[in-house]
Amino acid sequence: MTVERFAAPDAATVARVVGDGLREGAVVSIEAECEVEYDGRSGGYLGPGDRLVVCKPDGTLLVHRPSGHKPVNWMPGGATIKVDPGESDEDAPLLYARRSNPNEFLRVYLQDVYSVSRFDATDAVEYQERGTEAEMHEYIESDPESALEAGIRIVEHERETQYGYLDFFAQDADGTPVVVEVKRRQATLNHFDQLKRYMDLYRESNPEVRGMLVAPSTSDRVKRALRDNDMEFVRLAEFDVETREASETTLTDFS
Amino acid sequence: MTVERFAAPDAATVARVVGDGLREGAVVSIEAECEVEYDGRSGGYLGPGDRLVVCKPDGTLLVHRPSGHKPVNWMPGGATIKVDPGESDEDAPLLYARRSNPNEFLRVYLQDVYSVSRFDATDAVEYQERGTEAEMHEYIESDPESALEAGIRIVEHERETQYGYLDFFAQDADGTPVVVEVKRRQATLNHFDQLKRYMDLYRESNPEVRGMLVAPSTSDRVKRALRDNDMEFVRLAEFDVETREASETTLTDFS
DNA sequence: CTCTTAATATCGGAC
DNA sequence: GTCCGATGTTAAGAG
Repeated sequence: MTVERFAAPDAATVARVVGDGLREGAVVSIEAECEVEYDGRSGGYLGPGDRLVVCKPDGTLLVHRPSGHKPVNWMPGGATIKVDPGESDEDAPLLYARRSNPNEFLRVYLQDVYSVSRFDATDAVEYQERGTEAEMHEYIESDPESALEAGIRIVEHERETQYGYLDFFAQDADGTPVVVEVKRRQATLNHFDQLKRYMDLYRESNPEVRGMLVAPSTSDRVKRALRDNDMEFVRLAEFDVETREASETTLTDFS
Repeated sequence: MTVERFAAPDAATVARVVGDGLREGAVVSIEAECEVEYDGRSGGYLGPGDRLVVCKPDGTLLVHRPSGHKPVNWMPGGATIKVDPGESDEDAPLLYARRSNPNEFLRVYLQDVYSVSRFDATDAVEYQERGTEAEMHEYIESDPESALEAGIRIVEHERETQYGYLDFFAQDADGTPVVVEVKRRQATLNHFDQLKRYMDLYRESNPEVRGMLVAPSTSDRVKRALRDNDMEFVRLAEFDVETREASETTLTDFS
């Protein structure tokens, strides 16, 4: 690892540090007054102001304002980043990122560069994640009777239908088919829609088929929509974030 | 504007620069070897490695690896960021971000800080965006006959129904009601679902009601779903990104 | 390549 | 505060 930092660099230095850095696999951060232009799926213009610009060797370009989680403008990984120092030292260096599919570009005019930093970062470990929907699927599959209802049996996981993929195809104690859609967070109207799409398909041939939306919680509107369409909401309290967490965070609290 | 940078700072300096900086409205960037722990809506652990950590005064915390558009871990704006220098200079300073609703936290153990930078950024201008769905709505509303079909008339925009908001409620040349759902990008199965949700509602009382999904393009599966449900796809080629852009980017190209 | 779905989605607007 | 829908969503996984 090394970090090399250049304060108030001229255009040629900016171009060199960014160009060499990205080519050699470093992350380059720039603190600068800049102007940004974007065109592609949408389009936009951001007038002059102070921003943090991050360039990654995979082609990622991020322009961050002093507030907000999301960059105001960006280019996802896979883009080509070029830097043009301009014709004279008076010119603002230009960062230009481009990609195809979709065809779009981003231009960052670096009008006043306060600082450029080259970070030769080594980061090889894998991120370990807990609490995905896949985990919830495993939980249901391992013990469907306690997760969903007595007597239920999973017939198929991720079944492909004419209209998309459903999470579980099951059978209840009476042998009636059950379509199960699982959400790890509060289920929304769109999730109800998704389940209904599969239901409409199966009900054509068998009006008895049941539909279950499984989630830690949902809104009243969704519950009514389910009821009106003879479908069911199954609450999986074990996966409710608010409930689950309160206890854990108390133990590990910090002040 | 000012940028102040500290190379290889000790724990006390890290704590001071981050604490003072955030309190006084600056953006603080840290290049460091660190370890990250997250728990909340999901949970995760990221072992030691070199990352760029960005702290914003609104409570945003971002941990960026050397590749990828999205931060590997983060806390959205509104969180409280604290920094603990540890008990001795040997200890790793700890960045701790927390928020409620949902209740979650992020811990960044800064095991080896290569550089800390405080950026007192001034950024007041507004971002100007083009090509939003709202623009597409205006386009349709201003001339529904050329956008959708001859004789059609918009009755209501953003009508609230029992199951949500629909984009346009219209009437065709014969006076038949038309439910219109607009997407500025390629329409997906979920968008079909959304339209169908409204359709089901209106068809109960009037089986003649028509449904239109308006978008620059869509997949065959969506087209079939629409056909099977007696709904229509209206292609708005004017908003097709791939088509529109080819010409523009040629003019403004850069190499 | 496209299509389909998940995501710690985030964000903003309406109520 | 909750709910609802747009987003330049991005990213992963299957075909």
